[in-house]
Amino acid sequence: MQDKLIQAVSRACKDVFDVDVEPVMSRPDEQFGDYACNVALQLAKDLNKNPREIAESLAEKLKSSLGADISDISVAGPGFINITISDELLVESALTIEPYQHHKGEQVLVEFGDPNPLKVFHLGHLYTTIVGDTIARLFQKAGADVSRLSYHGDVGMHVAKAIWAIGEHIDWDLNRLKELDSESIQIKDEMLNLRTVIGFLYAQGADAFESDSEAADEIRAVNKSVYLRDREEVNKIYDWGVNKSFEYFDLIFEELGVQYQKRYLESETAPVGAKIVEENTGTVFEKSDGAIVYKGEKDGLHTRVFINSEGLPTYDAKDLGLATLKEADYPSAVKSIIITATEQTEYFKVMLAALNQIKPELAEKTEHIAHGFLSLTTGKMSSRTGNVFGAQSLMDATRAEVNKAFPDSNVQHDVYIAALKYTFLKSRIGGDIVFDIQDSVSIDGNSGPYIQYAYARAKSILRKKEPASTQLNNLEEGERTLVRKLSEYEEVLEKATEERLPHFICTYLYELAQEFNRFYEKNRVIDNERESERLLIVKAYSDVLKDGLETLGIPALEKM
RNA sequence: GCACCCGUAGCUCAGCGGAUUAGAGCACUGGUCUUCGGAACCAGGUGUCGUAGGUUCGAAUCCUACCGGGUGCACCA
Repeated sequence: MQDKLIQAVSRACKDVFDVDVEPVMSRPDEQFGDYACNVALQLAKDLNKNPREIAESLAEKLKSSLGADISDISVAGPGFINITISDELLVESALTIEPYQHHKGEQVLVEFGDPNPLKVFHLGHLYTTIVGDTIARLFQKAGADVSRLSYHGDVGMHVAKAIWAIGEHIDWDLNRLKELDSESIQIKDEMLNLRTVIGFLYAQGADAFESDSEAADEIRAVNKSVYLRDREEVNKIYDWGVNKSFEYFDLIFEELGVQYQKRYLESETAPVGAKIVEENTGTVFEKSDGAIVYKGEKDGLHTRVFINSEGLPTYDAKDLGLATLKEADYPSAVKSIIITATEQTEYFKVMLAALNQIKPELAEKTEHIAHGFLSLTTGKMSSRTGNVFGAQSLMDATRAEVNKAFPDSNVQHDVYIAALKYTFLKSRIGGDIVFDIQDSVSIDGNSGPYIQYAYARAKSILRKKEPASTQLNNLEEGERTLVRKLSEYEEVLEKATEERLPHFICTYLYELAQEFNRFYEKNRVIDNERESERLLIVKAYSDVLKDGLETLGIPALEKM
């Protein structure tokens, strides 16, 4: 509908004033109509005319070109063209969800999550995972062929620290490695489960590296052995640890309903990246203090090391390798989106600037999205296990809170997913967010469970009675307000996808539920002379809620 | 020091070039209702939109400076 109006306005501008413009159509306050357009204000200066006069002429033109599709068109304020579309058209766009399909057939890569083996899956990874999966869902919804990718640092000092700590814990006796496989493990005075033990051991290794120079030397030796694979104990522990880590990550991803298509490892991107840097040293990259760097200052950025003075590729070079591998695996991808926390924003600019010199078409389609940091309001999370910043404790705490509030074990998991994801998704991506577990689970206010409840309630009405016809005519005032809101859904999807901002969907669903509650309070649905019409509206309402929730990766519950 | 992000009601946030009174939720107060799932609805009110300039017919929204907070700036990822 919106596209149709935009085209009509654009044509009117061309016909009346012979100008080419891309008009912006917005949804104004209901009192003004269904759509509002401000082209007249934009055009006023160029045409050197009074904006109201321009608006009047355009309105006159639109009145005839749009004909029966509109029921009212008027000029208001400084020169807005307010359009009220016909009830028939409004009903049509509200009753059928025609998803935004502007990315049909496009191959899109979305990389997110990226936890490192032998390290904690922390809150940032959780945030990235939820946002990334939702961006992926948006593109899928828009018709794209989406591949979800992850990327993991499987070599490096962090790995060595954890291996060393594991080795110490079992006295480097490989027969004792299986101790760590059991459900819960006694480490010092802590009982830990599989999901927290790795983070704990990493923290121990990291502490030792800082405080104990002897241990630090051993850890460096372990690091070297990881690369060379020249020490059996190290190999065994490494293999065990990496596998265990991925088992653990997979558990989390499964719990969140995230399915990856491919996993990339730094050990495989490193040689590819190193080669690219070598080939372009002297042109794109230059030597400096024994390292090979990219001088970002020429792009208004900063200098970064791509190959360090020991000849090893840094993260930067590895990322060039990653981009190359993705290109090889998905040659027809038109977009490669990477989601990380905001701390990497400047880094990505430099990496992409370098890539732009080497493979401009690849840099062109790569897009970095950064989300802010997460802080917590609750003091209830475990701080004893070296896992304060772990995602697991937040997930466990949220689940516990859900189980308290929702005794029905059939819905607990789905409500927990709703509470968790919605809290991350409801705020605009970019800024920092505060996670309040009570609020996230609460049924009052803008929460995932609230939207789920709204859906369940609508379904219960439809369980009593199905709409008898498919006709929805002569809208009453209250009905029209709700139908009008329903008709906005497709535009919201489009906006969320194009701006990569899923929170628009949350805000919309919440407003829609509020609008419905207001309607429902005043208007009887069943046993009313407009029963059939109103049931149709309830049906459309429940369809939009379900579609919206699923786009966010949240299950819609028939009952709860 | 330089760069990027953020600063909106007591709290959490939306609004990101428009419409006389800047919006939600939470919290607080009162009311409706013998509820089609009341986990509802209605009413009550607080904001120098960080500060100061500028651009514009019009600014919370764009630009500049400053203040405050966060993050990043060479061999970590």
